[in-house]
Amino acid sequence: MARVLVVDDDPTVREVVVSYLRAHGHDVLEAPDGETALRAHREQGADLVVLDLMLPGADGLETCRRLRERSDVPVIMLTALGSEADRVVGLERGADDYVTKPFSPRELVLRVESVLRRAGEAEEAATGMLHDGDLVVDCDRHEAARAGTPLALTSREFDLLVFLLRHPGVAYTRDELLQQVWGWSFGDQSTVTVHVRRLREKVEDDARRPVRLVTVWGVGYRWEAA
Amino acid sequence: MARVLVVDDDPTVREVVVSYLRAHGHDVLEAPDGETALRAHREQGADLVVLDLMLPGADGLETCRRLRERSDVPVIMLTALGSEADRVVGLERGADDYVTKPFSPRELVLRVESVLRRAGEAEEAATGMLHDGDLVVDCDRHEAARAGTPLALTSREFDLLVFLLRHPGVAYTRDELLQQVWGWSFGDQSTVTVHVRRLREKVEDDARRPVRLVTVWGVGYRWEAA
DNA sequence: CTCGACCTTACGGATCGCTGACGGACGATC
DNA sequence: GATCGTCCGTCAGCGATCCGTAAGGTCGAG
Repeated sequence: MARVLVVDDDPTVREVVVSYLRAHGHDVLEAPDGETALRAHREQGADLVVLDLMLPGADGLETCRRLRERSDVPVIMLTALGSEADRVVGLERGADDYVTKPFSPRELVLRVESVLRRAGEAEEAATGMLHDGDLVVDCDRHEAARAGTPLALTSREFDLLVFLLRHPGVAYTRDELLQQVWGWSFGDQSTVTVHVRRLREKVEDDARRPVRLVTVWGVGYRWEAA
Repeated sequence: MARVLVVDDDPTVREVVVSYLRAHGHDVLEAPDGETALRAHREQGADLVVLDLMLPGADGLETCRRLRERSDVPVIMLTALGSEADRVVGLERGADDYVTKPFSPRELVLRVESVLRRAGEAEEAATGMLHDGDLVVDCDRHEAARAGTPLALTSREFDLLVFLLRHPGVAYTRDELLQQVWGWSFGDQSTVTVHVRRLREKVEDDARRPVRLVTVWGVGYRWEAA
């Protein structure tokens, strides 16, 4: 689902958190300290960072600051103390959420997913943009681009793409798409078929062998997130 | 059916509960105290924990809390007192159900199965997924996988599998399946036979000797939960 | 052993999705 | 107002896939 970087010097804590996040379908990176974390994020990227406040070398706050210099990746802080002061400091320094130790992994997973959801929505709301892999859709400008080069999408194609990008991984029947995108409660399903074909021509590398907008036989279509 | 961990310091109580649960087809682990229970759950895993409130060392509430740190396994509390206060405390601390001592083993078994059923439904509602052993079915994606590798199911096979997974352990006649899965009120029963065979080819290790989708002679078929 | 139930296999028809083409609608431009 | 271009929805043909049926073999119960 998303790539999460877990930074904690305690291997036990890391192990528990990592296994939990993996079980929930996330791609997880680990780091024992701030330096390693920064390098991992720079080299492999991360959609979210879970960061212990107390770290050997540069501490959590410093690491958070330096992470934010390079990217706007959301950060969840782990604080050993339940003190209000720490929370305030953490949030002021740019953490998106915080969890106090000892914490339940379940709660952490919930926070992670909540922050990811917020981040996705916030990004779309703030910039009016959706993206997936090398695909960028600007809802405000009503424009889409792939790997930097603009795509000449028609209005319908644009709407269809936006809807699919907002619901990645879910299979929709042609009737559902007709209803959700076209706003029709009945109609010719082949309308959808043809528009999917035309959209593929512009979005896929090889429209004959779709990778992102795949067909689910006997059902309909599904957007495959990169 | 499911793996249940029974935690009670009284060997007599354990023996009764364990034998009853075993008789109902469950796989049972035992532990006399909280520490042992935590270790057993960590090492062998459990689908449900039956936990005495009064335990030597860390008591039931503490053990429950620590169990929930590592996993979201459902918990049934055994409380010696019928007091409403204890019940409230237990439920607040995250127990999914409670049974007051003295209790009838039959009642406990009913509670266990009810909680397991609830847990399964809750998970499906939350994630849109069904699973059984190494089999995972994602209803949203309309995709199924076994041991991580996707299964190439046709639409009908998928529907059939989903229906069976939602009603594990229940034997259905071909006519019932024809009605429930195909939506027909009459039809050729051999249709079901053939689809069952094709599904077995993809779901069973050895389609000749089915283990999960077994035939009930003179009746029809039944899904055998892992 | 016998019979009925179940399994297995194969095949033709039906369904589904893809493709290319067409005409009408709409808007822009001149 | 006329012309042109673009976009849209429809349709028919085609290939691939899937589905249901039938026929023969196998297995289990009595």
